[in-house]
Amino acid sequence: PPKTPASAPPPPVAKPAVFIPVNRTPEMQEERLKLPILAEEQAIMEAVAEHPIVIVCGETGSGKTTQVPQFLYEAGYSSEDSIIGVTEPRRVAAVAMSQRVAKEMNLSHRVVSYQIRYEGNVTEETRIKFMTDGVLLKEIQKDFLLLKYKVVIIDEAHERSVYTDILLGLLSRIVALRAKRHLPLKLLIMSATLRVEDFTQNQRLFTTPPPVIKVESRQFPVTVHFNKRTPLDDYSGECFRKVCKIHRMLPAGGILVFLTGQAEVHALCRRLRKAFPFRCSQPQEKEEDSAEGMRRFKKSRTRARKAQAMALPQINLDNYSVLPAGEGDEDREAEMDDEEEALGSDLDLDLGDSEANEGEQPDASLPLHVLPLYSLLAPEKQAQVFKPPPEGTRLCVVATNVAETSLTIPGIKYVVDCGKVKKRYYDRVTGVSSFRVTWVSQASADQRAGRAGRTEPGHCYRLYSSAVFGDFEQFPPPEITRRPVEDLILQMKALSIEKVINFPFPTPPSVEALVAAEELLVALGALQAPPKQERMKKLQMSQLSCPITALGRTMSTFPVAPRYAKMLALSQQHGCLPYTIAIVAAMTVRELFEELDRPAASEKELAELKGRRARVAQMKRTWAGQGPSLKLGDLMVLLGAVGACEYAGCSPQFCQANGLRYKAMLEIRRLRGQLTTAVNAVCPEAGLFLDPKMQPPTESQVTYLRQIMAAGLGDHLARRVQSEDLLDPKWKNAYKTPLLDDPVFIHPSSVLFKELPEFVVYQEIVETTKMYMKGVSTVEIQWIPSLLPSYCQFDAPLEEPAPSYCPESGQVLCHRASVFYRVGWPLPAVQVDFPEGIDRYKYFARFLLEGQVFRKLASFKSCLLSSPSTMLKTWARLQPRTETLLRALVAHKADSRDSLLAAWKKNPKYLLAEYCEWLPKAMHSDVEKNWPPTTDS
DNA sequence: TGGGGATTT
Repeated sequence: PPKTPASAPPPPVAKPAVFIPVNRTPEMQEERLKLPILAEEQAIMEAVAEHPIVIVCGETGSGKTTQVPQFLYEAGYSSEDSIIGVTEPRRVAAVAMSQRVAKEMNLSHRVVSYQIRYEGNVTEETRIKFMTDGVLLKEIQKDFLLLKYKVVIIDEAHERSVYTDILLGLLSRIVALRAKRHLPLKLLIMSATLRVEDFTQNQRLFTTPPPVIKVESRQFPVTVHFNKRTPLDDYSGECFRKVCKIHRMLPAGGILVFLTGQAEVHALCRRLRKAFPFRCSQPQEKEEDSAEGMRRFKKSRTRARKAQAMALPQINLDNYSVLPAGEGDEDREAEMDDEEEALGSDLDLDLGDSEANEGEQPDASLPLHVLPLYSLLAPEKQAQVFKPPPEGTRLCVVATNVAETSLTIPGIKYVVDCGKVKKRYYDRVTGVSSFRVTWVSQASADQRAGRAGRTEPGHCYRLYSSAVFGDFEQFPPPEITRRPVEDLILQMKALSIEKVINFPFPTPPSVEALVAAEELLVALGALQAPPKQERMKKLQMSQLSCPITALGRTMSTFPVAPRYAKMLALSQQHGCLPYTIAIVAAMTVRELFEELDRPAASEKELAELKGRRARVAQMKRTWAGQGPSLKLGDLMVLLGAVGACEYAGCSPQFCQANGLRYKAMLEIRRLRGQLTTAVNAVCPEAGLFLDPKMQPPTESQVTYLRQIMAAGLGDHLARRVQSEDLLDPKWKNAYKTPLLDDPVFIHPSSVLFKELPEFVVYQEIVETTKMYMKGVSTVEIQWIPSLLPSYCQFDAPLEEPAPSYCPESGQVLCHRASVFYRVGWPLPAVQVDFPEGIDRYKYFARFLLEGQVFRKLASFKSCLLSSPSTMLKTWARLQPRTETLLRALVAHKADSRDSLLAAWKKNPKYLLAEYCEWLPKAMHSDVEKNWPPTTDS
């Protein structure tokens, strides 16, 4: 571009010349005009034209997800060979948004398309592509510069999913690289909150902070009411009382309750149904009920108005503004809330605070349509919440966190927020996970409140005081700081990002997490081990920069956790692949079995549940089998379940009968398909296909599978405590692991619970009342040193059995005893490669002289001036030919057949003189003629 | 002898 004088105004920004017309329907046009973001179109497009990276902030309801891609399309940011990419953190959102935008633009899904893990409708004509963030990350592996995109939009960046974070780090570099190539890429980051400092104030991520454009949202106002006091632990009971009051006293409008888990949700549903029964089986009465319901609603509204009139503000004689902050402060805020309620809200929730049990009396005149909602709930039951409630009833959805971001329920006017959330925690050192209920963040609480204002002004009742709210974290910590990162690190290494610590993470994971990831990947053989002297402690010093290995590259193409990817990489033998694929798919999809442990509402339901539980337990035993097959443990159950379910055509009936989650089984089926394709891609000769009638593995295959599982789960090995440790009763039936001081146990749901094998590997440890291993499989002690050498510390090579030469590998072998790392479990001696060092050269020299390495040399053996075994004698130095030969081998690092062949390739005369020293002069010319002795005969 | 929320390649 031509240079402009410094004083002149900046040159006109190159804008796309084309404006692509869009043929929207008049109705659509009208709908669009209501969206506040339309007022910002110019500002956004100017910012995009002038800056490579732009941040757009707007809450839900601003229309940014649907409109910004359209702005870009109309401005010509897509063309024949380049498209607009939009990432979403969830599959449903990617699909739904593509459909929505296609409809708004009156374009076919061939033009506005989506791509998610298992499916997509992208075509040659695609101009706008919605996808999950993980899909775009995988695409970067194939095309680092993302050349087919002219714009990438990262939506919901505030949610800080791990893939979003990695994408932002990568895109900051890709944008720079594309600029250098004069193929500029625009990056738009869309966030629902103004929490963007992690993006704007992060010099390493974006050297110049990108501009932030704020967009108003079209939300209805939500009045927030805090509790005066915060219940100590019974927030479920508090929810119940609040819902009762809302239902009795406030006008029509759906209620959404936030709780923390399945059991709580079901318990509250039962209690509410009992309090406000709804007889749907009697349609005639239902009519009456509904009429009666309406009457009661009206009556309750009048009652509320009266209550409001009586609760006009009163001077509080205890309220002195000189009171120090603290208790008094909280009360003052609560009173302000009271005033607000009295003035602005038609409910005085303090009425009847003392009558805690008033709601327990069934009140059939006020039917409440109570529905549970959580992620693992069957989709058809989830769908109930989207339907309008039966006439004359009020909808009340009791939900977990799914309702905060993933699912939006229509018609909600009241939100009841317990303020808690259940989260998974990982111990950074041991990897043990646990689930804990904690306070939410202020951002989450606000997001929950916002759910009341989607269709009309609403109310949010927070069951905690404003002071407690003030102590909440402002935002939830990004996911990448809360979980192990070995999968992400492997992906990054596959992108040739070696010094992971220098990667511009928006928020970096802890150094411990990075080190743990790198250590695991090294142990799995996915990364090259750092030089020995730098091992372990200095790993951190070497800046976490282990490069990826060929195995690691293969593993990175398998879309599963690295431990499981290792299993797949190992399974191309003995026909194990189809089985490993099934097991890995089942381990990857969480919660195979339906939760049947809930208390029953009736005798009939209790009997049914009992029956189903017994049936599932029986099936688990059947799938695990007896004898050798049982030793594969819970992983055999997974294999049996997948095999049996697929054999039955994966029907909902089969799943229902056997306590399997239909949705989980479908996901496993699709994942098996994807893994089969992935394995065929790196190993076409496998000729793998999905066999719906897969036969059970043979006895020997089960044994191989156990070894494959152990090789992938090597860092998850546990050993039954020895009898001498049993003095302390807390160690009864317990296992010891290398990283934990405390006992761990086989989970009671495991088929190996009563077997108590000496060595097991486990899928994970979850801490509840105890530390429990889940997904357990047995291991034979003699497998450990050969399958998991990186976790064993080996003793010196044994003299008996003596070291030997392996004609297949061309390596020196020996037997070595070992102990397992950190716990020092003694392991039996097994045959392994002779360790590097001078002794390996000595043995190799001996086998070379004996003619074991190259048969041509065998003919000279009888003429040797010293016995080959001299190489190993302590007095070998007394014979100079041993030293000469040894030095020559060491000089060229020739301690195996292959390394010797390599040396001869460079210099065919190599080792000739040194070898001749071992033979009488008369034979030297004969040797010379046959040198190097690499051909047989 | 048992307690698990929400995502994704």
